Amino acid sequence: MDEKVETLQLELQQVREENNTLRFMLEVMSIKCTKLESQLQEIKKEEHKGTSSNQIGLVPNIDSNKRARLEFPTAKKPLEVFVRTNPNDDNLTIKDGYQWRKYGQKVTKDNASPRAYFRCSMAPSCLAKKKVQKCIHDRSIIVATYDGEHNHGVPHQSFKPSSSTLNFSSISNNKLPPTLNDKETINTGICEDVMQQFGYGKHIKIEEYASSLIKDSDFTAALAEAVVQNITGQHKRQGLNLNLNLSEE
DNA sequence: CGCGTTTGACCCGCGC
DNA sequence: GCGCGGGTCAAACGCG
Repeated sequence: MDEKVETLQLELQQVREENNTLRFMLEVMSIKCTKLESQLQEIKKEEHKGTSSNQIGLVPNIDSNKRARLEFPTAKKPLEVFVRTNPNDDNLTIKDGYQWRKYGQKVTKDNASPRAYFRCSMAPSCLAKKKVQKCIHDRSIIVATYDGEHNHGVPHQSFKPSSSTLNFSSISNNKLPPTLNDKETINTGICEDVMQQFGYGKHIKIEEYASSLIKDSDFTAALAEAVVQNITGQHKRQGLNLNLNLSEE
């Protein structure tokens, strides 16, 4: 009997963890949806204006700042990562395994929160940079935009996978993703081939893992299905199986 | 003293 | 050409 209770408690714990994960993913998807809606409205506005000046490949930007050209990819899109944190915490540092040196901070027009600029501590040999700013929609989320790639591995061995990191080997063993606690990360899906970029390491951060998941259309479809199922209470166990399917990538 | 952070100044590209 | 705004520089500062 005790054993059964223990099993059920374990299962309940797993479902709770998954629920947290899905909830956060839903939150991020909601943000993306809002962004896309804004873009759609902009496009519609442009169409109404009858301006045929739009050239092929040019999409109206969500914010009409003058540096928008940087947002439009010529070759590679920047890797954008969301990190959940305490909304009252102004700390913009993200533990992603690499050492960064802050070289600037700016208050941007479209967001009251300051944007911090970091470059890899290995610079100038490493050209990796990142911009970190609190999300305009939700101050509990930090948006980190990675620019450039590291030409080296994770520099310090002291970096230990924590609740916000993920070991790929555990995923391939069909275990549940880790609980997302104080810092949770997920990608908006506009990243490049994260799997290729980071897959060489044995320990991969959940940020990077989530990045690879979100950009996968199969994953997003499965996620949507799982959310619906969770909400309607149907196929309760299939929600858990979602995690197993994710590892197929 | 060395290293990292802060912050005002400066640079540069774009739109008007 | 000018102004705006994002990105970068570098001197000053703080901390261990």
